Amino acid sequence: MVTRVIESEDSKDRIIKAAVQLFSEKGFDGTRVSDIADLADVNKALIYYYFTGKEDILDILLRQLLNDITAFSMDFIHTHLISMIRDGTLELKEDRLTFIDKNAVDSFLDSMRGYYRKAVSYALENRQIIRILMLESLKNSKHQNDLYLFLKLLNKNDNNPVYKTILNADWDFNYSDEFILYKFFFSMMPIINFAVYFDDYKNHSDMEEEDLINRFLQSCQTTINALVCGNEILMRNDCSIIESR
Amino acid sequence: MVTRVIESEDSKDRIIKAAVQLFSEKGFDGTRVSDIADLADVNKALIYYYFTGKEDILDILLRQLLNDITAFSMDFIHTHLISMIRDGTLELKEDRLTFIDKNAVDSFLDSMRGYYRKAVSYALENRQIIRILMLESLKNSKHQNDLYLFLKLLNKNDNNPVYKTILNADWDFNYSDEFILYKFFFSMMPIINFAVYFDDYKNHSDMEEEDLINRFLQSCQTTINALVCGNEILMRNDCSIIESR
Amino acid sequence: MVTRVIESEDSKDRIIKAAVQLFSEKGFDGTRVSDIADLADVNKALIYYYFTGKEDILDILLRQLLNDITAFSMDFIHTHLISMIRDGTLELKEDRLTFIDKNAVDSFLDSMRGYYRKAVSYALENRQIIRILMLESLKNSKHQNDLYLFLKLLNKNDNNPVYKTILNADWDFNYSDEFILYKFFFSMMPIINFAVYFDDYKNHSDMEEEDLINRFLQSCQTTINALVCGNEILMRNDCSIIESR
Amino acid sequence: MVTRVIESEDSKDRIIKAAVQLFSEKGFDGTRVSDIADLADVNKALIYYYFTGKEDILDILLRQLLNDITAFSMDFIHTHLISMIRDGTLELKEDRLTFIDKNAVDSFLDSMRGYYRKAVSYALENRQIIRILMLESLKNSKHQNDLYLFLKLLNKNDNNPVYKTILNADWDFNYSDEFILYKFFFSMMPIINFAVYFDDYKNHSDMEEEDLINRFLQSCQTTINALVCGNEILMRNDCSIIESR
DNA sequence: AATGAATGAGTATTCATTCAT
DNA sequence: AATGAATGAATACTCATTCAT
Repeated sequence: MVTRVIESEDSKDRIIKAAVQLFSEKGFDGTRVSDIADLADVNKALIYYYFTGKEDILDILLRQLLNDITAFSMDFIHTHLISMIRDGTLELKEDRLTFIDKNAVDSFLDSMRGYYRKAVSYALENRQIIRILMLESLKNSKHQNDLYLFLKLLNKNDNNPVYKTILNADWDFNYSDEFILYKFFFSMMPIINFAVYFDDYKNHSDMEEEDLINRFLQSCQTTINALVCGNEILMRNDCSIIESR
Repeated sequence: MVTRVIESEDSKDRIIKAAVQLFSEKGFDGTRVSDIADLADVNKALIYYYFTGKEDILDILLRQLLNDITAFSMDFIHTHLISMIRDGTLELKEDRLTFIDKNAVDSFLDSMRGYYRKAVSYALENRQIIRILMLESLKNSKHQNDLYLFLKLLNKNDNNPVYKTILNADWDFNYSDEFILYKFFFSMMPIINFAVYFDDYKNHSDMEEEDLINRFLQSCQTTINALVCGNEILMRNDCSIIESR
Repeated sequence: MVTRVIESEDSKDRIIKAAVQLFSEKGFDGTRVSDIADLADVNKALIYYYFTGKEDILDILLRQLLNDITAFSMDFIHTHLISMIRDGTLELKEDRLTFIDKNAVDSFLDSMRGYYRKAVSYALENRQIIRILMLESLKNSKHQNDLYLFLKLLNKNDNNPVYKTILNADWDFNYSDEFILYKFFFSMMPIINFAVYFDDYKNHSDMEEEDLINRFLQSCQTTINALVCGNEILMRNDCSIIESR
Repeated sequence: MVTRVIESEDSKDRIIKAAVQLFSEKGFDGTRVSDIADLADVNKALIYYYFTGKEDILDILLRQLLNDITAFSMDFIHTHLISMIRDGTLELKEDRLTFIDKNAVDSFLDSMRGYYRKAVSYALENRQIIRILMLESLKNSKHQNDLYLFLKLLNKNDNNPVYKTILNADWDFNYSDEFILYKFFFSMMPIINFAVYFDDYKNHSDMEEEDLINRFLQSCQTTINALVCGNEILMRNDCSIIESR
């Protein structure tokens, strides 16, 4: 049923898989085309038959990743936010999400947990490509800004599919700078860091894979909870409010 | 004799500065020795007079950074934790820090704020080398594990100066796995991410440098506060407890 | 069966035409087989179905050109020289052509004019292949000596069809070294140069195509006239004689 | 006295000499950089130390040749034409050079002979580079138009040093299209052809080097003489005039 | 301390040619 | 007759490193 087609993979796929593995292990600059050919078990020249060059492979890999992530985000928006807004159980205010009651908050937090679990799971499955993305985003390369796709998904810009989706749901909510920054450095980047350092971290701690993931998800939850206040979720992390708890 | 210090840096310093800049911009593999020579305005062969090779420069840079960070951590332990323990205002329990009263908590949180400010400031000043550290830690290189220095500083190991310091203060506290993981992904890595992506993030947002730093520090605070419960700080992020608030 | 000739050239012809164009534009070494395939709009492998390799195409092209030129020369010999000899209006002496009278000279010069016109016209039509011939003749290649076909046509050698033709007409005339050299560098090569540089020269001057050709033919005439002396044509360019005019 | 410095040539010179030889033998495209390195007996990488690439060597070679030729032409203009104009023995008319008497013509023709001898001698000495120039001028390369330097030297253009020299001598003579064409295809190109095909032609004929050169010069003379008419040299080859002789 | 020259081992890419279908 | 895939041998060019001075 789920018969895996390991043997019958064609050369092009083997090249891509080899490139992903090597770029993620040695970096783009540290990977030689002949390494890719060797690992993919193809003739070096064949790589140039399918791709215009080493960089072309990188571009294709990252483009695919960014497309996947965009689709993933879109799906979350649709499945969770938009539907609750339509239900009337969630209302968007200037600087917070206000839920109709405690039940709605719990339901939302539950769905967030599910979303985080899926996101972490996706990130782990694609940790090699994400590692490549991170490596490239740290250099002055053409892919330097690819990591900021996540920020761009929050932009009010017609080229942004997420924004257009939200527009159609009549959402005129404004992300505050603080919220975006918090989201970026304490929600999105931790997941990315978790994915790219997963294997290393596992080796350094003595935790089981399962445990490690669960504890990480628990920590994620902590950072969300930090913003919950009654049946509202603050879209800005204001110390005074939180400290007053 | 001691003259000729101010007028202009000597060649060796210029080489190091050039290497830091280029490694952080293009990565170690992406940087050519001749690039360094050009930027430092020295003859390429002179680099081999001062260093045994390209990798030697990298090693020296990272060793220095790691030493600085270790010293920085030691200082924090001494200045804050150890002294409060000696005062008797702080007691270490199995899974939490218990303070003598609310005042002591506030005082500790205050000193934490100061520490974070200093840490962020240090990270920003050294963001180029930290970027290099991060780049190398993402590859299968000899420096792959340098990032885990932070974890090693929590190890019960005689080679660990922090641990020895704590031992001398008779501290038999046990960091829980959860606490370490939370610290790593939601406290240390955000600071590192903030430093390495600082310039890019500033460009992508429209925030002023000052604002950006303050907002980031505020967010850091939020993640600490998430662990405060009465006059205790939980060394494990337990949802049940926190949600019960 | 014989149908499908007009509708569109078949692949083989397209390959040859593409090769002629590309070899003449970029040289043999500068042309890639895939360039030919692309221009001919055929699959690269098909070229190896029709030809044994890249060089095979070149050989075929040049062989065809050399055959054409040989035939062209033969035709001239027959139509002009041999017939006049048989008429008795032309006699071949040791170092000159002696005509029976001024009329015969004029008639010969006229036919020469026609011959030049035809030669120039042929050269222009085939300027791409001639350019290839010239390019190859300038290199140490197997075709290096193909250009000297023209000289070989003057050799006393049984493999030389022109010589055999002349033999049959009982012509024991001896071309002088001077005459051959003059012919080669001031009659044949100018035509070849004119053909291969035609397009470029046209661009550099502002002359119309028609004008350019006529002026060139006029110049050819001048070099022939330089050898006419009374009703004789000297087969050696002797300054003393000519200056005495 | 004329001690040759074969041994002590430095690497850069050896590279250039090797490149000249190989480009002229195999063409630019047909020459491998490693061939040059082998012939020059230097390490391949050293070629890239002195030159930016294979093409750079070609550019430098051709630039040098074109500069030499320009200087050569300038010298001729100065030494022969300008001086005769100044002493009143030569007058430039619309379409002809008019000399003061037969003596002046002979003197000019003499100096022309000397000039031709020098030109042929220069061309032979530099026949390798000229061959390269010719090869490149036959391709659609950046040097395609370098051969037309000769035409450009006749242009009325301030960038043209020859023209400026002539201007200073108050010469407002107009070259006719016919004259330029005749000069190009029957004076300049024959010399170039003679140079590039010299070795091959010598092999194909059985002439001695000395003889070959003298006969060629004699032929050159013939083409000049074809334009002499009394004590005038026609700057256009008009059949009617010449035939009437 | 400094440098111009030199080099061995790579490194991405190309290209004529072949193969299986 | 035609083609997509595949390959070995090159080929221009690079780069860390060394050497002689």
